[in-house]
Amino acid sequence: MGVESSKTVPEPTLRRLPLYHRYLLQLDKLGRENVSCTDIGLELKLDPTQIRKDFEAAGIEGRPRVGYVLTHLIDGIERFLGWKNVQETFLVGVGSMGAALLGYKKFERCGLNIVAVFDNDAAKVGQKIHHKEILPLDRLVALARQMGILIGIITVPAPAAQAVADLMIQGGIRAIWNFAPVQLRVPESTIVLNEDLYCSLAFLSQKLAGVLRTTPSQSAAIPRF
Amino acid sequence: MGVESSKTVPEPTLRRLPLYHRYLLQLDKLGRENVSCTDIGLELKLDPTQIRKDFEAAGIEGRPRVGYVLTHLIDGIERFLGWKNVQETFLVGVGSMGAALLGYKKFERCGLNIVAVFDNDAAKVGQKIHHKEILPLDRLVALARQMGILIGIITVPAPAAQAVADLMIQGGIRAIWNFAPVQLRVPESTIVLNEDLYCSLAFLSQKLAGVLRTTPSQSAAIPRF
DNA sequence: TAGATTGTTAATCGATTAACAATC
DNA sequence: TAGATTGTTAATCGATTAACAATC
Repeated sequence: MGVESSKTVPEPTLRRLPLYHRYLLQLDKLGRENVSCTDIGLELKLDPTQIRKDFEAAGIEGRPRVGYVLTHLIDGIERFLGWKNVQETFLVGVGSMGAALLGYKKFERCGLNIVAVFDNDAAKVGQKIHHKEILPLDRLVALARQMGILIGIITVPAPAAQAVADLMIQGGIRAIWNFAPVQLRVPESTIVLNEDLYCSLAFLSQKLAGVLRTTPSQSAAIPRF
Repeated sequence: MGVESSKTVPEPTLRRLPLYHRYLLQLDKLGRENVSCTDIGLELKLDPTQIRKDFEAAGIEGRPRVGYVLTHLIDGIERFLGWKNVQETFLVGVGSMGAALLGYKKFERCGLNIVAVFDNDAAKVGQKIHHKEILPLDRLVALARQMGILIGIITVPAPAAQAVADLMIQGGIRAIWNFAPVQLRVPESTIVLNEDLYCSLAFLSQKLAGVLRTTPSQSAAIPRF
């Protein structure tokens, strides 16, 4: 234990840990007690060594021959990802994307608790969504400071996103999860995570083009598995 | 020109191209005619050399001293990403996430046209959303085959996702954009792109923890820019 | 011409994969 | 003990960055 090493963890590792976590929860439900990297790798189609390295990066130890204790592993991932201490979060923009995120019940297990939602549409303000009252945008800064909010979620249309980000930063928010397809301008000390669906789409369509090139129009013979 | 080289393009490149595309459209609107990698790099905080390599991978050429012709560049990216020929797509699951995606008007410019939406909730079937009639799930396979659909979007709750994926594959769909937090089992020839918000969240929370460690509680002094 | 910018090759960096020793 | 599995070091691979030549 002792002081956490300040070495930064590779982003791919961070993105794989929740995948393991999900699978481990499944195993846990089935009553399994131990699990090896080989097992996990088979299920998630990943290299066992890579998985072992990921666990090592998260500071989780196993035992040769036995593998990892399931509860220990689940616990370790949650602790490492900071999912143990729930962060209170503001969400701005109650469109359909905002509503979708509010519906993700499991966010709370992952350390994210949306405690207030904002919109600047007068028609929406005052209404309730998922048991949360929609507040006017001009209350964001004061409330964020008062409550010490550190994470903000932006689900407004693109043209409004920068203004919202500015308010969040004024309110002391340090990490922004941005669903609007725009490049936000923020101070260096602020983290922005862009959830840019257009970028994902590019990936998908290009990959599809590649696959079709190698195994074209399969209208007759459909692959079975 | 000639036959496209079959060398696969790095995923990071594919994910950056839409970023360039978006910025270039902005410049185009302002009446700019040429642009250099230096300009783009400054705006998007990326290395100019990297941008040049990305353009090269997309088969786009510039001219020393001048830079790239804006329209040529925009056109080249769209062509390379396959955004020129629109793919007809099915979406399954008309919850709030499904509704959110249906609202992304700009998908069409990116080669994605959602031509039919499905749900197995009898209460939803027959209703309209974004001018599209919601069809019962059991019509998916036949329709997909009939229309030669290649891309499917899954926005159903996690427990229903695998069954939907199976139907899509039966219907001849080759690429699945999966918004349900589950690991889908598909044949090798099928592409799956997981839009896993829990994985993103892990990244965000860990990064936040890192930043707070180096520059802690800034409740008084808020960074300005 | 001089200088900015592309094009291209080489160097660096980081992540993945392989190899193998340690261990229960 | 033998064998599976972790732990750890080395090799490989791929992407980023740097260097520099070509060119308009």
